[in-house]
Amino acid sequence: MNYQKEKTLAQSRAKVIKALGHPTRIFMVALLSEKERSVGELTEIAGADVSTISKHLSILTQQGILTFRKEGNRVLYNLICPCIMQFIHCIDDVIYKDAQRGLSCILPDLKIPENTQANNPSE
Amino acid sequence: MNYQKEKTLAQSRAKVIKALGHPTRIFMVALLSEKERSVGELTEIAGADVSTISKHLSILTQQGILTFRKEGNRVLYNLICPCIMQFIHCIDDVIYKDAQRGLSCILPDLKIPENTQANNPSE
DNA sequence: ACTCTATTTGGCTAATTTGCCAAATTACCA
DNA sequence: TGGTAATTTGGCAAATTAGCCAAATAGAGT
Repeated sequence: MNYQKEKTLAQSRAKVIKALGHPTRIFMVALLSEKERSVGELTEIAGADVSTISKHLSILTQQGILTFRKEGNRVLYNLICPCIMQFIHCIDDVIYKDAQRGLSCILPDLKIPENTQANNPSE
Repeated sequence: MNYQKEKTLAQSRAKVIKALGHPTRIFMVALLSEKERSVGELTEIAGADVSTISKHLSILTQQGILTFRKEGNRVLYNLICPCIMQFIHCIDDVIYKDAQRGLSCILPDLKIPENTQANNPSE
């Protein structure tokens, strides 16, 4: 593994991931995975100021996650890369596995691999 | 689609994604996808203060992305969910598609779907 | 108990990110 | 040309995050 190259890659990757790492933004990505929507629709569903939504959309677009097209008055946004949903499922998997570990504290019989409970190495 | 439920999900998802959305953190995840490593090793490769690395690792662990085990003096970190690499490939796909669009400005003949060039709806 | 190495924690400042308001822009229509 | 709806931009205050130093903690060996 070429550390230097991997480090550079990490810079680019982090930018894209960071764009997705906001509740409202990942929510809108999920909404757009269903179908194209206008800023207005997204604003109403997400429930925030239009200007805020617009800025979120611009961040996602800058990172190559969304596209838009104009139709009359309105701007319609679209998901570019369908693999994003696969991405989301991977995240859900992490959340699910984490919940399992959480549960196992209450129901220890489920038996989970050791040292996977918490985050504090001291103890 | 149940917006309310999806909105709640978005909260959880964003936490995990945010944890991954930092150059050093996603770099370490890539490193750990190869093999288990100690804080010291990661610190040397990543090139930052140990305390900084330790905090990054704790963030990733809190979000259920990493585990650790202790061996003597050292703490060895591990990737929990192998699907994270799949996740990274998805991001790389976004980056790749974006680069293609960038190129196409220079080499317009490549022919790309319309309205996918930039991020500024005005114009 | 003392020392050495590895790692985590506290604390503090600097940098970045959010979200809202007000103002500007764009497209359409009368 | 004026008006209206949709969207973006500027700008600012509040909140969050990052990264470094110093100090604390943990494990092994002497």
